[in-house]
Amino acid sequence: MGTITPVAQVDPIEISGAIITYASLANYDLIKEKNININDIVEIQRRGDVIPHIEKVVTKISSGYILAPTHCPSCHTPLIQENKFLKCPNISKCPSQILGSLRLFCDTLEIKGISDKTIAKLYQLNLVKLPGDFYNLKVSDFENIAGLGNKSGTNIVNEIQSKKNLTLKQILDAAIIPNFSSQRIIQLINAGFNTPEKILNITVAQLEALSGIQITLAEKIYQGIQDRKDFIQSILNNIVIVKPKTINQESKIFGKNFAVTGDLSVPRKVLEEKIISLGGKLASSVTSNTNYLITNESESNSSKFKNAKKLGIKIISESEFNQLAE
DNA sequence: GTTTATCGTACCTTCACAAG
DNA sequence: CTTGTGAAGGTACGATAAAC
Repeated sequence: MGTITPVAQVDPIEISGAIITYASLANYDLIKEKNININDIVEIQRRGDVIPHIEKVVTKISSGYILAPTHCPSCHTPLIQENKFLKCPNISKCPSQILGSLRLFCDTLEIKGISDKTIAKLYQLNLVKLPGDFYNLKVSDFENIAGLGNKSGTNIVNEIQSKKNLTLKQILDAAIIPNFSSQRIIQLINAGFNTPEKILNITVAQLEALSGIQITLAEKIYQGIQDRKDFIQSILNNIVIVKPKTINQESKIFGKNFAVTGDLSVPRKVLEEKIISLGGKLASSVTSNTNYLITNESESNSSKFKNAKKLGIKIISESEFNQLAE
C-alpha cells in the first residue's frame, strides 16, 4: 500500500503466446542500475513463462535514466524513501491509497460485483469514503451512475448486506494494515487480544512480546493500527461481530502445512478453503516445514514442485488429499 | 543461510448487464 | 435484439525483507 512502482510501457510484442505491453520495473534502483530511459530498446523475458521482466537495455536511444518523482502522483505529498521503495506517507488522505484500501476491503470480504471502477465512481460521488459507508448504500444511489443501473445496484447492495456478520479476524484482515497478516492476526487473537478494543489499544511492547515479532515489526504494526483507526471504526460501526466456528482437531489435516500447484478438478480456492477449514495451514512456497505438496502433475517446472523434490517433501494428488481429509 | 509472508504484475475466458 | 463494457475467476512467480 502506498508504494510508487515504476512500470515500463513497451510497444506490444508477443512472447510465448501473450501480447506484452507492460513490464514491472519494481523500484527506481533497478532503473538506475539498468540505465533505462524512455524510447530505449529493451530485452524482455517472461519469467516462469508468466511475468514479463525487463532483462537489459539492448539499444540506448536516450541518454541517462528516468528519475524518480519527488511527489505523490495522486495527492502531491512529498514521497519518502523506505528501503528500496518510494512511499506516499499520506495514508489516510491520499485518494489513490483510499481507493486501494477500499478495493482491498471488498476483495478481502469477497464482496462480489463491485470492482475498482465502480468503487472509484462511488468515491467520486462522495458516497463511499470509508469502508463502513458501503453498508449504507441504497439501490437508488446507483440509478444515475453511468454504466450501472437498478440491477447492478440491487446486486451490489445485497452483496454488501450479506457481509454484516464478521469475525474479528475478518475485520482485521479487511482493515488492510501493512505487515499485519492473517497469520499474525490469528496469533494475536490466540494470545488474548480478542476484542476490537484490545487490538486498537495494543502497545508496541505487547506486540514485541509475541514470538516472531521484534521491535521493527512491532512498531510497523502498531503504527499501521493507529493509521487505520478511522477505517476500522467505520467497519465496526456497521457490522456485527460473530464468533468463529470451531475446528475439529481430530482431522488428519489439522496442524499440517500444505502447498498447492497446478490444475485441479475444482477451483483452487475451494481446495484452499477446505484445507483451512480442517485446520491445515497453507503456504505459497515449499520449504522443509511443508508436510504435503498437492498437485495432479507428475512433473513440473514450478518452484514448488522442484523444491518438494529437492527437499523430499511428500507430493500427493488431489484425490489422495481428499482421502486424507475424510 | 533459510523461512515466511506480502506485494506486484499479465492475461485469458466467460458471463451478466447496461445502453441504444 | 445487439453490441460493448466490465466483473469475476483462474494461474504463476519474482523481488523483497524481517525473523529466525
